[in-house]
Amino acid sequence: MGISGLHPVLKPYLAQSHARNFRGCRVGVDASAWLHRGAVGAARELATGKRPWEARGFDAPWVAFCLKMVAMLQAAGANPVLVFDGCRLPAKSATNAQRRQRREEARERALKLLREGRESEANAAFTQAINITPEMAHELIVRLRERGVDFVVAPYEADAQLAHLSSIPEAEGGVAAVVTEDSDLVGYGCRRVLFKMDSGGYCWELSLDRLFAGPEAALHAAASATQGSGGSENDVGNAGSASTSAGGSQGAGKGGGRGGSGALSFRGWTLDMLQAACVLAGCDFLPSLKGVSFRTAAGFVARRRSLEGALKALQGEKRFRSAVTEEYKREAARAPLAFKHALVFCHNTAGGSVRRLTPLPADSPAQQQQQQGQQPEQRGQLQQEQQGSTAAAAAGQGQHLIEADLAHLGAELDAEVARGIAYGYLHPHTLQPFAAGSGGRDGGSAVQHRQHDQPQPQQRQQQHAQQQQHQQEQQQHHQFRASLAGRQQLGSWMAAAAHGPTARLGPSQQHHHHQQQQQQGGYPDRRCQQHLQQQDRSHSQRQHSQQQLQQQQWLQGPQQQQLGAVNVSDVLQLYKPPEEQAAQPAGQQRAPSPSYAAAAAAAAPAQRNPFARLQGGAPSAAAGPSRGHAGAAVLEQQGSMLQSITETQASTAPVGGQAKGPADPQHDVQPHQQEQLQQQEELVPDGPATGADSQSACASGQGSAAVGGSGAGPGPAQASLAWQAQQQSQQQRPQQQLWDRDEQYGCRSSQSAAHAGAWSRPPAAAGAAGTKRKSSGSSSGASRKKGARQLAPPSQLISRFFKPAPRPQ
DNA sequence: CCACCTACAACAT
DNA sequence: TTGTAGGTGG
Ligand SMILES: [Mn+2]
Repeated sequence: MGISGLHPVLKPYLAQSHARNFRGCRVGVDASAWLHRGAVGAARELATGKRPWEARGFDAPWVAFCLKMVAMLQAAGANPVLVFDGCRLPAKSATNAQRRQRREEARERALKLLREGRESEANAAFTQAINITPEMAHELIVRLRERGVDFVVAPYEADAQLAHLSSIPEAEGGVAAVVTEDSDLVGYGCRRVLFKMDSGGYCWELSLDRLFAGPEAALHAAASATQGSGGSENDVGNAGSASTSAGGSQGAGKGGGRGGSGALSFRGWTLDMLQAACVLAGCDFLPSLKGVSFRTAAGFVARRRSLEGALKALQGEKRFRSAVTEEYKREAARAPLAFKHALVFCHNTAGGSVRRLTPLPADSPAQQQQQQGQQPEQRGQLQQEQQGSTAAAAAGQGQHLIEADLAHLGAELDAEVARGIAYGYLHPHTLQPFAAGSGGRDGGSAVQHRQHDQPQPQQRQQQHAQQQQHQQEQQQHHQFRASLAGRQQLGSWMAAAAHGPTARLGPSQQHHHHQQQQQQGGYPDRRCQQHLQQQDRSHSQRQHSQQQLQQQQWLQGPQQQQLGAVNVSDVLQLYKPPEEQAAQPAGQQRAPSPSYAAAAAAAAPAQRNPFARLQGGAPSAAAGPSRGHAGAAVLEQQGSMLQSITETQASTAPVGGQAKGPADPQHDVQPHQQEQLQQQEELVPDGPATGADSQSACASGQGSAAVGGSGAGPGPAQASLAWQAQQQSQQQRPQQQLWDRDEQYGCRSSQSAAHAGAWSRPPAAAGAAGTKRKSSGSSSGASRKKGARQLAPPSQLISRFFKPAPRPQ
C-alpha cells in the first residue's frame, strides 16, 4: 500500500534521472515490483498452473524480465543488488489477508470469464490474481547466482532491508540508491530513491537530503544542473544547503509550510517527523483516521514537530476529536517502531545476522534482553537520532519499550536461519530448503492455487471469505513460528554441539530452555502451543485439503528425530561461498540429502542447496568464477577490515558521510514540472515529444537509442551496445508469446546464455573506463576476472560476505 | 482544496 | 509488490 497520499506531495521534489547516473555504483532493487511486472505476461499460466516456456528451455517470463532489467542496469554501468521479500510480517497480516482475498476473487472471476470466452476481460482478471511466491523469486535467484549478480532475501520486508543497505557505505556492501515503486522507502529513511524505472533506465529520483533542504533548494539545484557537476564526488550531500533564503513561509494556516512553487516544505524536518506524518497518513502498519492523508498529517506534524504533538493538535480539531481515541494514540505511538526498528539482515556482523534497522534504545528492557552477548554498533547520525527518538517517545509516555511492542515486527531469526534465508537457500515461509535442482521448475511450485476449495453457497462464501483469509493468515503465522522454533532449536543445538555452551540461545522470544521446548514438541511457548491446538480443533471441524494435511504434518514436525541424524560439521560446512555450491549443472551430481531437510528431500532429492547437500561439487566453468576457500578467506578479511575502518570513521562522520553515494548526477535535480522537462536535452537527447509530464514522455520513442545516445561518453556507449542489440533484435521479431519465440528477450535460453555470453557486456569494464564516482567496490569487481565468463560480477556480493558460522575459538 | 472510492494497470505486441 | 485516473462530496 505504501503511504497514502505521499507520492503527489513528493512530486515537486522528483528529478528526472537515469540508471546511467549511477555508473560504478551499487544500486538496490526492490525485486518484488519487477517480479510482478514480469509476471503480468504470464498471469494466465500462473493461475492455471501451466509452464509452456519450459518446453522450449526458457526461463519463466518473470525471471526473464528481471534479468533483462538487470542487464539494462549493468549496461548503464550500475551494479544491481536485488532485494527480495522474506518472512511474513505479523504487522501486515491484515493487509495480507485482504490482498489474498482480492486475488482469489480475481482468479475465480477470471476462470469464469474464460469459460464464457471473454478473453481480454479474463486476462485482466488474471493479472489481478497474480501472487509472487518465494518459489518464483527463487527461480530468479538461481539465475542471479549463476551470473554473479548480487542479491539478498530480507528476513522480513524488503523495504527495510533496502533502507538498511541505503544506510551503509557501498564499500561495506551498501547501495547508493534504491529502485522501487514503493513510497514506504521514504518512510524508512532511504537516502536516495529511484521511482518508476522503466526498461530504458529512466526514472525519477528523490533525495531525502534535498527534501529536508526545502523546495527552493530543489529548484535552485535544478536551475544550476545544466552546468553539469563533472568529476567532483562529494557535492551531493550539501547540494541543497547552499541556497536557502527566500520563500519558505512556515506554517501557513494549518497546512505545513508552503514553499515557493506551491510545494509542501520539509525544510528543517527530521526523519522522525517524516515518519510521524507517514504513520498519521496511513501506512501498512496502521490505517489512518478518516479524512487524514499525508497532506493534512504533514500539516499537523509541521506545527508541533512531533508525533505526540500532532496527535494533541488533531484532538484539538473539531472534526478529528472523536476519532482520536486512546487506542489510536497507543497504536500510533507504536507504529513508528516498525519503521525504525524493523528487522534486517546485516551481512557483516557476526558472519551475517539479523539486526534492527536502528538499534533499540539502550535503556529498554527489550534491548537489554536482546543485547546480551552483542556489542553496540557505531552508526550514522540519522540512525542515532532515530534511536534517541524512540527512547524519548517511550519516556514521554512514561512507558518502556517492551517486547510486546516489537512482536509485530517479527521474531528475531537465529543467525543460521537468517543466513539460509538471506542467501536464498531456505524458503522464508516454510523454512524448508528449496529444491534447488529444479530451480523452481518442478511445475507445481509456482502455481497459484487456492488453498482450499470447499464448495459453498455463494452468499455464504462472500460472507465468510474475509474471515477465512484472516484465519488462514493466522494459521500461517503459527506454522511459521512453530517451524522457526524447530529450526532455531536446531541452530542452537548445532552451535552447542560444536562449540560448547557458549552458543547464543536464539531470539529474545525464546526465554526458554531447550528441554522445555523439546518436551513441548518444539513450540516456542505454551501460548503458541495452545493456539496451535485451537487451530487443530477448528480445523477438524472443516474438511482438510491434502495440502492442509501436509502442513499439519510438518507443523508438528519431525524435527526431534531429525536432530540426532544431523552431522554438525556437515551443516557448518554448508556455509561456504555460494559459488562453490552453485557450480554443478542441474541433475549432474546428485548428492544425498541430509535428514536435516527430510520433507524437502522426499520431494526433491537433487540439491545444490547447501542446506540439503553433503558433499562439495566440482566447480564448472559455466557457473562462473568459483572462488576457493582461500579466496573466501581473503574476502572475509577485506570485509572485516573495511568494517573496522568505517566503524571508526562513522563516529566522526556527519550524515553526509553516508551520502557518499553517487557523485552528483549531471542532472541531479529536476523538479517534476513541464518547463523543467524542456531543459533536459542532455539527459534525453530526443526530448519529450509532447512535453507531457508523464513517464512515457521521457521514455518515448527510441528509449534504447537514448541509452547509448549522444550524451554518453565512450565507456557507457560501448557498454550499451549489447543492450541496444538486444532491443533491436527483439523489436524485429513480432511473435506471439515470449516463450514461443526463438529467443527470449534477444537472448538464448538462459542455460546456454552463460556460455554464449549473449547478455550484456561487462558493465564493470565501462565503469572502470570512466568512473567518476569512487565506489571502491567496483574496482575489485572489475579487476577480478577475465576469460572464464563475460558477465561482469558486481562489486561486492553480499552473498560473498557469506562466512562460516562464527566460532568462538 | 483535500480525501475517498472504484476501477484499472503493470508485459510486450 | 504496488501506483494511478476520474468522479464525488465535504
Ligand atoms: Mn512497502
